[in-house]
Amino acid sequence: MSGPVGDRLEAGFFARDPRTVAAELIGCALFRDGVGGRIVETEAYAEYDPACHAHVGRTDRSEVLFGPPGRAYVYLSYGIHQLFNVVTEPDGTAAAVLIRALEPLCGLERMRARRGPRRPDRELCAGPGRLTQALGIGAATNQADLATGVVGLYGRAASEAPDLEVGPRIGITKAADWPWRWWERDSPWVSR
DNA sequence: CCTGCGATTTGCT
DNA sequence: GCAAATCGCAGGC
Repeated sequence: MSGPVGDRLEAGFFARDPRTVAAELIGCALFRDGVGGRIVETEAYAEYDPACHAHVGRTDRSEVLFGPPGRAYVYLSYGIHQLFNVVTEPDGTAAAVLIRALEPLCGLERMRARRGPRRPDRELCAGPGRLTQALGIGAATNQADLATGVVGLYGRAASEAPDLEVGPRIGITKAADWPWRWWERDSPWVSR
C-alpha cells in the first residue's frame, strides 16, 4: 500500500470482538463514492450489552447484527439522524462498531454542500449523525457488504500507530459506564 | 463561553 | 405509548 489509505478491509478483519475492531479502526478510513476521511472515534456494542439493539434478540431491525461480519448496520436515531455501524463477530453472534467521527480527507466540497455552507469544517464529520450526512449515507446502505459496495473501509499504513484514548460511551442510558469508546488523543475532529 | 429544549420517526412493550 | 447510540438553535452569562 501507499499513501495514507491502505487496503480495503474485508470480513476477516471484522470477525472479531467489537472492542478489538473499534480500537483498530482508529486511523483507518471510511469512504462513500470518493468522499470520506480518517476514523478518529468509535464505540463498541455487543450482544450481551444492554445498550446494544441486539440485546432484545432477533427482530427485523437487529437481524443484520446477527449476520456475517463486514456488513453495514444503519439506523434512524431520534427520528432524524442516520447512524452508521459495522457488524463484527462471526455469523450468528451479534455485535457492531459505531463510527462516531472522521477527519475529513476527500470530497470536502461535497461534504460542505450536504452539511450547509456556514458550517465550520471542524463540524463536518464530528458526530455519528453528522458524518453520515456529510457522506450521504442513509437507509439504502443498511445491510450493504462493506468489502464490495459503494461504502467501504480501508486500513491504515503499518507505520501509523494512533495515540489511543478510551472512555465511556456517549448518549446512552444503559451500561453508560462501560469504557467502550475509543478516540485519537488530541484530535480536533472528534465529537463534543 | 455554556445550558436547555424541541425536532421527528421508528421499534418494541 | 414512550424512549431513543443526536443535533442545532435560542438565550443567558
